[in-house]
Amino acid sequence: MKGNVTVKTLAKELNISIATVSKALNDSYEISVDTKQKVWDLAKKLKYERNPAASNLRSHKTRTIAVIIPEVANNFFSLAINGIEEIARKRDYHVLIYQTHENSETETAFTESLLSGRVDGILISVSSGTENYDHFRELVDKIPVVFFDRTIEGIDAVKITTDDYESAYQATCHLIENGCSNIAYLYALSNLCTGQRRLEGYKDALAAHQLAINNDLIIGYDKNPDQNYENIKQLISVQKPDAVFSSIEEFALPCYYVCRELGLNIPNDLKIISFSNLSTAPLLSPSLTTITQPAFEIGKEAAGFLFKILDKKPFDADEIPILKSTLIKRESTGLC
Amino acid sequence: MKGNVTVKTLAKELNISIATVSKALNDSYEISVDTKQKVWDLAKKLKYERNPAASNLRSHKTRTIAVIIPEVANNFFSLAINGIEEIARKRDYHVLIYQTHENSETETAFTESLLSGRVDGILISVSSGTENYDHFRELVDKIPVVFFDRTIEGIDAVKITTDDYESAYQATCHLIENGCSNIAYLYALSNLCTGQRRLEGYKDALAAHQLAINNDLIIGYDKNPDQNYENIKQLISVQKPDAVFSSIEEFALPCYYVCRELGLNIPNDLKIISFSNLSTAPLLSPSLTTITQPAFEIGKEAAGFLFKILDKKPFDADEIPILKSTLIKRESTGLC
DNA sequence: TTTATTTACGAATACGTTTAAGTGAACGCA
DNA sequence: TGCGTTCACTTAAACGTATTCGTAAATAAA
Repeated sequence: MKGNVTVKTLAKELNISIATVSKALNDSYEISVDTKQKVWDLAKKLKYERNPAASNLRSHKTRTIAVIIPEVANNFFSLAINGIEEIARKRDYHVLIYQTHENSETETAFTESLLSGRVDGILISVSSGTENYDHFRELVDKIPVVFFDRTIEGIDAVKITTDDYESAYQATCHLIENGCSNIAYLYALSNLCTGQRRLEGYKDALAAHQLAINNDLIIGYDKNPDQNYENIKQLISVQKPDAVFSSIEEFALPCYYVCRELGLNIPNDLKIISFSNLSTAPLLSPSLTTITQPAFEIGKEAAGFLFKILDKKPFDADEIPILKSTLIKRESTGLC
Repeated sequence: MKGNVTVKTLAKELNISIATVSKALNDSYEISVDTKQKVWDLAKKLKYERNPAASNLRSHKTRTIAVIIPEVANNFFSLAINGIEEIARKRDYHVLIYQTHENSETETAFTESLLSGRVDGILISVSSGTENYDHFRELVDKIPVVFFDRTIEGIDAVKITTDDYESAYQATCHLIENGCSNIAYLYALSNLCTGQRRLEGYKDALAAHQLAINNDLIIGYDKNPDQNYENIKQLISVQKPDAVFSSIEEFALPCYYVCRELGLNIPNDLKIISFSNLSTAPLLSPSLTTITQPAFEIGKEAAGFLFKILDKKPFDADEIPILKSTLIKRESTGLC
C-alpha cells in the first residue's frame, strides 16, 4: 500500500529495537519512563496507529465485541445498543452489530462465524425464532457470552434480564383493579424464558384474583404484520375482551388501529397495556400505559458483565442484577 | 490457546502444502477442482474458520465497514443501519457501529482510529457539532468513505441525501396553503448542508408567497432537552406563530408538550409539521404531519455505493440518487 | 521427436505485532 | 572480591494467512 508508519518506523527513528517500541507502547514495566516518553511522543507526532490485525493475530485480543440482536430498528434494542456502546467506548472497544431478524438460521450463522476469533466476547438477545440451542451451547464454552433480555434456559452463561414475571403480574393486577375481568394476552417470545415468564405473571395474577384462564384469549405473534393485525382483530371482535395485555411493543400499535377500525373506545370499551419503550407513549391518542424496561441500563449491565469476564474478574452469581421495569399508568388503562 | 484448526491442519491431513490449501479456500484457478473439493469438504467437516486477523494482516482486506452516526437510538438512524446491515450481510461483511452523540471530538477520534486499517470503508452521517472538517479531508483520501443524510460541503466523496430543499419548500407551502402566515422554524443541523438546505426551502417558500422572513421566528436546537423545551415555549408564547416547522424529529415532541402546557390546540391554534420517522406519528394526539425520509433506502444506497467503491466498479456522479422524502399530511396541520 | 506451453502444486517469504528468553551493565550485599 | 539481582533493553521466534516465484509433469505445438 503506502509507507505506513509501524513499530519498525518508530524503532529505526529512535535507534531502539522494535521490541522496545512495542513494549513502550503497551506501557510495559520493562521500559524506562524516558524511553516510553520518547516512543509516545514520536508515535503521536507520526500519527502511529497500531495495526489491529497484527496485534490481534499475535495477542489474541481483538478489542472488539459482537452484539447479536433481532432488530436494530426497535426502541428497546437501539437503546440497549446505546448502553453497550457507552461501556465499550470507555474501554476503547469496538462494537459489531448483527441482526437476526428473528431468524434462527441467521443467528446460527453469526454465532458460528464468530468462532473464528473475530471478537473477544458476545452479547446476545435471542431471536424469537430460535428453538434449538445447540449453537449456543457450543458458543458459550468457546468464547465469553452474555445474554440480555431475551434469554433461554439450560445454558450456562450470564443473563441480564428484567423482572418479567413481576411486572407482568403487576400489569395484570392493574387491569383487574381497573375493573377488567376478561383480559386478552398477546403472547410473544413463547419459546424464550422472557416470554414464558411474562405469561406466567399474567396467569398467576388472574388466578390470584380468582379469574379463570381462557386460552381463547391468548394469541401468538405473527411476524407478518397483516396477519398479525387480522389475528388481533379477530380476537377482539370475537372474544370481546375488556382489556388487552400486549407482551411486546410490536403488538400495541396494531391494537390501536384495530380499535379504530372497530370503533372501540380506549379505555372505555377496551383497556390496553403493553411492554414498550415508545417515547411517544404519553402522546398517543389515548396515551398508552406501558411496562417500560430499562433498556439502556440493560445494555450497560450486559456489557459490564462481559467485560468482567474478559478481565477475568471473579464475581458471584448473586451480583448479577435483575433490573426493574416500570409500570407507567396512562389513559389507555383508565389513568389510575 | 487451544488446538484450533488452521490451514496447516488441513494441509497436513490432506498431505498437500498450506499454499495449496489457502488457494483452494480462495477458489483459485491454480488449483484443480478435485483438490478444491477435497479441501472444502475437509474444511466443512473440521469446521475450519479462516482467521480474520491473519487474513487481514496479509491481504489488507478486513471484510468490515464502519458506520459513524450521531445516535443509534433514533428512528432515522436505526432504520438506516438496518438498510446498511442488509447490504453488508449479502456481501458477508461485518458492521462496526460508532456513536458520536453529536460530539465533534468523538467523531474525530473515531475517524483517526479507523485509519489503522481496521475497516475497508466507512459510512458517515456527520455530527451536528462538527465545524471543522479537516479530519474528514484526511480520511477521504486514505480510505473509501460515503456520507449519508448529514453531509458537508467541500469534501470529495459520495453523498447520499434526500431532497431536503424541495421537501422543506413543499412542507412550508402546505402550511401556507392551510392558512398560516406566521410560521416559526426550528432550525437544526445549521452547520451541515442538510440543515441549510431545509432552511432555504422554508425561506424560499415564504418568499414565493410574499411572506416576510422573520428571524425571531427561527430558533436553533439546544442539546439540553430542558433548555430546548424552554426555548420552544418562549418562541411560541412570545412570537405567537400560527405554525411551527420542525427541521428534526427531536423538536416535534417538545412542541406537543409546550402546546399542552400553554393550552394551545393543535392544529387550530398552532399547526405543526416535522421531519420525522416516528412510527407512531399517525397515532399521536393529534396525529403528526411529517416529512418522512426513506431512512432504510438511504442506508441501502449508501452501503451500495461504498461497495461499488470497494469493488472498484466505476460509476458516474449522476448515478448517485437523491432520494425523495414523503410529506404525509395529518391532523397537526389540519388534515388536508 | 523436440520444444513450448499449460496445469497443478510447493517453498519461502512477508504482513506488523507480541513475547519468551537472553544479555550486558549497574548495583547491592556479604 | 565475588555473587546474585535488578534494570533496560535486544534477539528471535511466533501468530495464520496470502502471494510471489519456482518447478515438475502433462499436454500441445512444431
